[in-house]
Amino acid sequence: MPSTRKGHRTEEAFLAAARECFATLGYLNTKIADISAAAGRSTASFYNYYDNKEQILEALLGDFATSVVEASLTTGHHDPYEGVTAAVTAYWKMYKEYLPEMIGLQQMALTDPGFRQRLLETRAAGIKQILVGLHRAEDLGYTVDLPLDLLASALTSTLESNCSVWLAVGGDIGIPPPDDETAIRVLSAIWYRTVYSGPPAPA
Amino acid sequence: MPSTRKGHRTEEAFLAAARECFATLGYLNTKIADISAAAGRSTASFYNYYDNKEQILEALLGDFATSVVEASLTTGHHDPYEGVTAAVTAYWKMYKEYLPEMIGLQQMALTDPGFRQRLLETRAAGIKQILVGLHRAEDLGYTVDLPLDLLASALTSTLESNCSVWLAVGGDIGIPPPDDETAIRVLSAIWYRTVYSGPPAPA
Amino acid sequence: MPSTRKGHRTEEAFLAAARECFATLGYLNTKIADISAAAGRSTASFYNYYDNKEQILEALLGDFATSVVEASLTTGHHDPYEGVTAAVTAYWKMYKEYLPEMIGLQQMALTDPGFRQRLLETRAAGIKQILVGLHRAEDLGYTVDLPLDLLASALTSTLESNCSVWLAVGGDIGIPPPDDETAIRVLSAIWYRTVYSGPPAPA
Amino acid sequence: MPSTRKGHRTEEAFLAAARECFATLGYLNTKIADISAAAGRSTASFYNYYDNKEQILEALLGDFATSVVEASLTTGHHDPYEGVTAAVTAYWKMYKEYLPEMIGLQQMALTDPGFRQRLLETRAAGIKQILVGLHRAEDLGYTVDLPLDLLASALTSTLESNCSVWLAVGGDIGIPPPDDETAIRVLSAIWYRTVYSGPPAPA
DNA sequence: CATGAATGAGGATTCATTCAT
DNA sequence: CATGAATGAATCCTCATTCAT
Repeated sequence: MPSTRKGHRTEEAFLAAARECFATLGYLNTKIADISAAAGRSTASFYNYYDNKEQILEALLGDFATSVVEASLTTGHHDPYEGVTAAVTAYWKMYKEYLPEMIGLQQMALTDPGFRQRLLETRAAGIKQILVGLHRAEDLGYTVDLPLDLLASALTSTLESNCSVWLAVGGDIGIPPPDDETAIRVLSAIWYRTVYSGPPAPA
Repeated sequence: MPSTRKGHRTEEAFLAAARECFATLGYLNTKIADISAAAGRSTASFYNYYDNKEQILEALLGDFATSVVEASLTTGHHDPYEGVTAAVTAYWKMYKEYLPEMIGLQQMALTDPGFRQRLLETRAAGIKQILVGLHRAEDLGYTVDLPLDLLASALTSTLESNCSVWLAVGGDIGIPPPDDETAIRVLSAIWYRTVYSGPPAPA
Repeated sequence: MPSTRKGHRTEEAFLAAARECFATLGYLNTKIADISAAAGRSTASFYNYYDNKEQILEALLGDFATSVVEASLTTGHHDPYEGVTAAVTAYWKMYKEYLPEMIGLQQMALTDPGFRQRLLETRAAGIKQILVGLHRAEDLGYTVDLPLDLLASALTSTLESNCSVWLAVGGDIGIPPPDDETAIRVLSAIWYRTVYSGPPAPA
Repeated sequence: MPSTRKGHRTEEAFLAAARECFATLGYLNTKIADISAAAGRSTASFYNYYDNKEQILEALLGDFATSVVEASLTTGHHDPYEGVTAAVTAYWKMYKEYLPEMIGLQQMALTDPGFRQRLLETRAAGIKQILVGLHRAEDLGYTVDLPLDLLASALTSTLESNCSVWLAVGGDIGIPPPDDETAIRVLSAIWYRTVYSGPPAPA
């Protein structure tokens, strides 16, 4: 929409401000006035760029959510453990980078059916991708011995919730927040062991 | 607080109405007016019993959260798999029973620091309990080969998030919602396999 | 909606205040705050009774407009001149009594399609009623020699516009505002002479 | 004001756009943004030519209103009926041509005292002119038998309101909108019969 | 001249909470 | 105890108008 450099800078300022506010205050707590203040503009200016708070969240989300989640969980590794680790690493980094968007999406989903749908689609993309991996594991001879779709759903939730808890700012979470490597190691282990140590080992 | 029988009945009505609203509308979406309407009383009456929406959530939570979570994850089984399954079963049932409280707690935590604290404490209770189990596993000779506290945190999140996704009402979650038994089986498997199939099998 | 005496008094106060504001400030110029102030209540209180400004106008209009206009133009006189005078008198009095409603309706019609429709219906009621009189005149042998429906429309507008100009408060209208009797005499003459002195006098 | 050719063209564009908007949206509903968009310019450009919406209405009205109305109602016919018809015809055509200005003037008068004054002056010009005709009629021996100033006022309102209702765009007005000739015939008849068929016919 | 961008000022509405009966 | 009514305190959003380029 903005055609001049000035307008572009303002738009960027609003986007950055929104990310900052969503991350620190949470999406639901954030008021238009907060974003505008953080962007150093008037609230009226906000409305030159977005119709309302949802819209700026949409703009932040773009079509990223689904595609990015999907991409992050797609790997071409042959070795199962490496494949899992690569996927978890990608997901973790993605989540870290898009933290404000994820927070916004999750919180907005609580209130707005449209965003709930969107969150579910994002999750569905993750589930689908993980499911591919599960099928491949079975094709390789591993016996998962669990309903694959449910397991995929569970692993998606596991990733999402742990990223959320460990990466979200603020508040003592009972343990010291892990560094990236350790977090990835733990999540990878959960995924890997669950899938690849089913009862009968592969021939 | 209420001394008369009538007062007692009204209080019950408010509590039941609040649970219902939290479960169907979500905590954040629920207005005092919604609760009062569901209770068949006036909003003014609400204030004879509670100071605000947080208070009725507190009343619902009581001191349950921490203790109940703790209790649900405490088992005396000798067999590892049975122990895990028993814990998951208890947690799942607890979550199902206290769904409105859990929803309220989670949503309120997004907005209010006090409740965030509370949620963290609840989680901490879960983590602590799971940690006990992890130590016992190591004592039995199983090699978990992961930072136990982080793993406990991760397993707690896994339980919580999956219960939330699979039990929360409304919305296509991409897969058919599982029955209790299957859900418990999947979650137990994740837990069990992660902990009890670490690299070197126990002697 | 209000069940107590107090509530009833407040509602009356709002209605009276709205009429006053519409008549003095005009409907479009009137803010919710004006009405509330005139009623001696808070603006928030306004919303306990009406959803918005349109609604209180609706409440004032009730279903009066159409029916009242219709009634006012319905007479049972045999003598043509007396019939016309009676109708004009009734219309004039009606207009005088419901001045704020008429002002509101006319002004709102400029802005809102729904109210435009409503105004047109009100006019249509007037037209229909006058048309009855015109047909009766022709039945009696008077030769109107004009398209009756158009004439009815024209007479309706004539009544409406003159009532509006002569009764609406404020502003020098170029001539001293007429007293009721004279106004009625002039309007009756226009109507009567137009209809009953068509070219060929009745046999 | 504009000195360059470009500026001149822009001004014309704004005037044309304003007329169009006033006629279709009504004056009150029209935003500066609407006019600018219709003119294919920016809203900022609007302010190079006019201070506000009132000013462009003033520019459109010029000093036309009063003089044009006056002119339209001035005729030199000897025959009474022809004189009346000529006046009505001129008024009708004038109204049709200046419809947007008339709409603007009427609507603005609802909100702004200055324009109310202006509208009254325009009307006064009409009244004055009609009054001349009424006096001439009496001089010719016709007995009007009504207060002439009031009658002049009433006839002015009649012309104005019927032009407004029949010419204004949009909306079912209950009858099919008349063609020019018929409309003029009806309005002429009202005027003529009211004035020239007073009780005692002229000697 | 033209215009993208910025904003002050204002008005509508909502809702938790208080009060009088 | 119960409740109809009342309201302060936000917050969203609009739009005319100004300014910098």
